[in-house]
Order: sequence, then structure tokens, then C-alpha cells
Amino acid sequence: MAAEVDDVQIGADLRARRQAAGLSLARAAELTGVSKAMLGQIERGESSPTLATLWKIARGFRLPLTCLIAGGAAPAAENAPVFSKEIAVATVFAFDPWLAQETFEVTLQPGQTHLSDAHMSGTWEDVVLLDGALEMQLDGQWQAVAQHRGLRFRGDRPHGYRSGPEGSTFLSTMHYPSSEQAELKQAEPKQAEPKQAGDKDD
Amino acid sequence: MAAEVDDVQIGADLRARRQAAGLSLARAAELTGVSKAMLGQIERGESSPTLATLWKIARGFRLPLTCLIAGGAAPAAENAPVFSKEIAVATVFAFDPWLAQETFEVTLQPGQTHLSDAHMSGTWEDVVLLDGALEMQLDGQWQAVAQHRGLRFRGDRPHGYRSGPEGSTFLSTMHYPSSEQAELKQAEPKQAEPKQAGDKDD
DNA sequence: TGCCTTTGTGCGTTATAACGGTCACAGATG
DNA sequence: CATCTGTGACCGTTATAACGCACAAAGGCA
Repeated sequence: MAAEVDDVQIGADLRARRQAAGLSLARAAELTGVSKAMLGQIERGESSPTLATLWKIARGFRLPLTCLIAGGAAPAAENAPVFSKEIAVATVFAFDPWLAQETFEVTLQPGQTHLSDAHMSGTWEDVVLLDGALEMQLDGQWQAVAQHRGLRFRGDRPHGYRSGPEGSTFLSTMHYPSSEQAELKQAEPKQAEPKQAGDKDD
Repeated sequence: MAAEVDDVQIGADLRARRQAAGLSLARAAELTGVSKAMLGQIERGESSPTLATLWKIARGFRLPLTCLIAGGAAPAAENAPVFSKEIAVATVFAFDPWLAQETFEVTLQPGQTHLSDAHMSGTWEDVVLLDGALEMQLDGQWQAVAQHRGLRFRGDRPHGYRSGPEGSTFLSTMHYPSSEQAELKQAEPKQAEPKQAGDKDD
């Protein structure tokens, strides 16, 4: 159950924060006004705290409420794998269903080439080269990517990445069509799937 | 009681979202898997939902949990200037009305501090540190930014940037509420929550 | 070593979250 | 007009959050 998983994640995160601050459950209970028995249950994922209790905890720990629960992941979209397993990928921003995007830091080995199939229809991708040299294949043609310059292209077409002789590191942001938002509007009349804006190439 | 005020605010916000989307309690109950009686109680601030219930609601409404409790965005407004003239700023991705976001590369001089007023309501900001050292002031507290790690926070609150002794270069992405999103959230309650912003991902 | 303190967990009790069902009301229809 | 449907609020019941207390275990100290 996703909800239960979320309680577990947040509980573990809360424990980690408390321990990092060197606080016992008793001390944390004093700070937050939540009983230590309850704090223990929350940390162990055995109970799902109410918003009021979360608020007390956040206030006692002097954390924003949003920060306190940020350990619980947003619902994941049905993303296709972006990069193959041989490529080092780190998440910079996890998928956010509201923004309908996610950002990865990708590292290619020297001279490495990666060809990507088309992602789901309506996907756009941003690339920002951080280090090294990189070429992108768009519409069958390779072009150099300037460092710290943004390159935005349609990710729903085949494209490729080719690293220079010293490797490369770049940010890759996937913008997915916001179909999730459209679903929320299904009760309204005439809601059609949002259409693409005109081609955006740069 | 601060906790009760928070329940009331979030309940009012939730009702506003639901009504803006033209959903009845019954329909929202179907979408979320939370009973309509409970949704009603939550909206009226008569009950403090557990995290598990909040999670169900967020999932049903396809909202990030943090967004659900952070309050929604206001209707769209025009872009405000982001950085003062003394700071080197290069456009990485120009404003895109479809995505409702833009990205800059910002360079601060060694030891330079920049305090930013709140941008338009509903704005979120991403920071990715590329070079040097950087601290961000969020909710009046300075925190170090890890390199190549994403920091997402509410840009509609005052915040600050402070560069290390060797200066710093970072990407700043402004996410503005789009007109579609604004439609969903047109009845944002007045922001009374004392603590906002913070990491949405890390 | 014994004693004391601290720590986290379990238990029983109380308060409240969460539910399904019901109802009053408003609006639409024949 | 009567009837039907949809809506939000209320009510009683069940499950669980939240609590204070007790206790076993660990750690520190003389």
C-alpha cells in the first residue's frame, strides 16, 4: 500500500533527523509536545500521524512542514527508462507530477555514444552541459552542445548523445505531457488532451 | 492553536481546489479513496487528517504531497525581475509559456550576497549549483547548497543567495504558475502558514 | 561490582479519525 | 404539483491515533 510505504519513509526520515541532531525520543518529545511513545511509533512506521501532529513535530524541530514530509515521494509517473544501465545517472529533481518533469545528472565515459529511442509522445527534453564535451544527434544530425547553454528538443523522437574524448557530464530534464492534470479535469466538459505548442527548437 | 489553524487553512485550500475543478465530494471521494464524509470534515477543518489520508488525497488529485499542504498557487501574473543588474545572468532557457518556466545561469562574486524579495505568488524556484560554494537563505535560515544537487523551494517568499569565498555559478529555474494550473487553483486562500518553502526534492 | 540514569518499546486507556448510511435541501423534469 | 437526483452535513460505529506509565536493556559512574 502506497500510503503505508509513505508512512515508513517519513518515519525513517524523521528518525534520521532526530539522531543526526543527537536527540533522544524524550528530548524530542519535550521539543515537539508529542509523546515519545508516539514519536517512536511514527519513526517505526507503525502509525500514521495526523496533520496536527506533523505540525507539532515540524514546529518543535523548526522545520517547514513541507520539508518534513518531503521524504515521501510524489506519485511516480510511468516513465520509460531514459538511460541504459551502463551510464551513470543521478537524480537531481525527482519526478514531480505537478510540474510533470524530472531532472537527472548524466555522466558519459570518454567517447561514449548513447542513442535514445523516442520517449512518450509529447515529451520534451532539456540538456545543459556541465563538464566535458558533448554532441547531440537531433533529426539524424550531430551538433555540438555549448557548455552551460540550454538545448531543448523533442524527446519523443529518436536522438543521441556522444561524449568527447574526456567524457562529459550534463543535466537532462524530461518534460512530460501533463496528462495527470488533464485527468483531474475530466469532470469538466470539452477537456481535450492539451496540444503541443508550436515547435520549439534552439 | 497553531495546529488547528493549519487544519483549517489546508481544509479551505482543499475545498477551493475541489470546487475549482468542479468536483463534488462524491466524485472527489471516488478519485481519492477517502470517504466524502471525511473529505467534508477535512474541508471544514473539523478533523485533522492522518498522513495516510493526505497521501490518498494527494494521489487522487495528482498533486505532490508537499504542494497539497503548502497551499496552492495564485492566478498567473507577469514575470518579475529575478536578479539585480550587478549580478551576471545568462539565459539558459528563455521563458517558455507552455512550460511556464525559464532558466538562468547566475554568477555571484566571491562573498557576494543577494537577497530576493518574494516573486509572484505560486512561483517555485530550482537551484543547481555548478561551481563554487553557495548558501541559500530560506525562511530566514542559511543552508549550504550541495553541488549538482537540486534545491527546489517556493520563490514566492523572500529568500537569499550567498556566495563562498571563490564565488559561485548556479542554474536558477523559475517555475511560474501556468494559466491552466491557475484555473485549478484560482481560489487560493490567503497564505497564513508561517513556515513554508524548503526542499521538495534532494 | 552495584546503583543510577537514560533509552526505546510495549501496553492499556482515552480521544478522535474514518467510515457507511441517512437525511434535509435544492434543482430539474414531466 | 409530485417525483427524482445530486449535494453536503450529520450520526452512530469501528478502527486507530495519541497518551501516560511501566519495564527491560544499555551505559555511565563510584
